[in-house]
Amino acid sequence: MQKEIDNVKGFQDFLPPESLKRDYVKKIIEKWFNLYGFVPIETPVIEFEELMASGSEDEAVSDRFRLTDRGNRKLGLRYEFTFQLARIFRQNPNIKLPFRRYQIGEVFRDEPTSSERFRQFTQCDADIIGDSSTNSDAECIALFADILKELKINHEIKINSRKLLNSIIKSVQIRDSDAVMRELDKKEKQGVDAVKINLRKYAESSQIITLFKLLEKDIKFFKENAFDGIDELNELAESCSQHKIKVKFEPWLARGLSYYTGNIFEISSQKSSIAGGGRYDNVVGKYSARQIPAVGISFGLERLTKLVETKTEDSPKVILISISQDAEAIKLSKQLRKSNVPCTIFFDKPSKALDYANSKKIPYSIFIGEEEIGKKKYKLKNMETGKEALLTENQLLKKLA
RNA sequence: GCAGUAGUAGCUCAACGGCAGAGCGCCGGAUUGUGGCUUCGGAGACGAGAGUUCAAUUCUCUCCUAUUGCCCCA
Repeated sequence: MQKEIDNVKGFQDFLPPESLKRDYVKKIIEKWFNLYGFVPIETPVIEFEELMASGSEDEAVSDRFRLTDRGNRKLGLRYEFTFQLARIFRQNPNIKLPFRRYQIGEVFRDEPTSSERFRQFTQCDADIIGDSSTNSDAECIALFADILKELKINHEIKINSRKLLNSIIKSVQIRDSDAVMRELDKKEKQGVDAVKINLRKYAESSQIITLFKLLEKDIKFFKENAFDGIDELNELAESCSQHKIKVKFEPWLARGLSYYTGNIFEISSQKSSIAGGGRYDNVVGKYSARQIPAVGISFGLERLTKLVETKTEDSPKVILISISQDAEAIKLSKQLRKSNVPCTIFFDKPSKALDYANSKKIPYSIFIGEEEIGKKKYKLKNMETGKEALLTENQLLKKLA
C-alpha cells in the first residue's frame, strides 16, 4: 500500500529562495531588537497543559495542540510565548527589572487555516517587563516602525486603550462589554453596518446609536470628559510623536487576547494586520505574588516576509573550478573563506561548472589547473563580461574580498 | 469544526469512459580546459483509498491537501 505524501494541514516547508528571504527578514528583526536593548530568550515548545490553561478563559486555549507523553503527562504545544513568562518569573524572581527580552520561535495552533493563517508559524515578540511607563509602550511601537522602515513596508499604526473602550461601552450601560468589543473589532473587515446589526444581540438600538456617536469622538473629547484610561493613551500618543511616529487613534480597536489591560496597538499593511501588542499588567506576575507590569509587541515572520520585495542572494560569490587539482582548489577555498568570500568548489568538467555558475548567477569563476599552478597564479573569470585575468593569490583575495 | 470550489510532470496548462500531451525547468550528449545561443536525446504526472464498469485520470463515495466564506483568532 502506498503511503500518502502530503504536508499536514497548515504546516509548510520553506525552500530557497523563500527560505533565504525569511532569513534576511529575521536578521533585520534581530538587529533592531538588539539595537533597542532587547536580549534573546528561548523557551520549550512543549509545556504542561495546566500551565497553558490555568486562569485565563482565553478562547485561544481551546485551539492548542494537546499531547500526552509515555508518563501520561498532559501536555500541549505552545500557542504563544507570553504565558511562559509567568512561569519564568516565578522560577527566576531575581531577574533585574525592567527586563527587555525578545523571542523568535515557532508557535502552534490547532485552528482553521487560510492563505495567510497557518497552524505553525514563527512568532516574533519583544516585551518590556517591569516598567509601567507609557514610554515603554511607545518604544515597542517605535521598534517595529524601524523594522518596517528598513524592510520598506508601508503601514498604518492604530492605537487605543482597553480601559477607554471598556469605559465607553459601560457609559452607554451595555453589560457584555467583552462580546461588544469582539464585534467592534470586526469593523475593519465587515463594515459599520454589519457591526451594528450584530450588536443588537447585546444592546438596544438607542444604546448602539449612542455608542457609535461616542466612537467618532477624538482623544480630546474623552480627556475633557475624564474617561478611564485616556491619560495613558494620551501619553502614548505624545510619546509616539516624540519618536516622530504617526499613529491613529482608533477607538474601535479591541484586539483578541483578553489579557490586555491598558493601551493596545495594531499595525496593518495593505489592509491586513501584521502586528499587534499592548499592555498586559496582570500576566507576568501571575504566580509571583506581586504585580509585574509588561508591554510588548508581537508579529508573525511569515506575514512580514510576504510583504518584503527585496531579492535575496542564494549563491556564493565565486565558483572554484578544479581541473584535476583538487588539493590546490581546497587550499584556495580556505583562503577565500578566511577573507569572508563565500565560495564553492566544482570538481566536474569546466563546462558543467560554468553552466552551474550561469544558472545560479554566480558572478566569478576561478580556474585551477596545471597551467595556473605552473605559473603560481589563478585564472579569474568575470561571468558577466567573460573577461579573464591571471592573478596571484594575493591579488585574487584583494579583488574579491 | 461547518459549507462551497479545486487537485493531471518540479512549474503553468491541455485532452479523454478505451495508448495521457505541450511549453518552461531538470538530466545527458554534440563540446574530456571555457558558460549563456543552437541542436539531439532522456527522465518525470492523473493526491490517496474504495465502488460502479468488459474497461475509470474521467462517473459515485470516503479521506487528504489547497483555496474561499462562516465561526474563532492574530
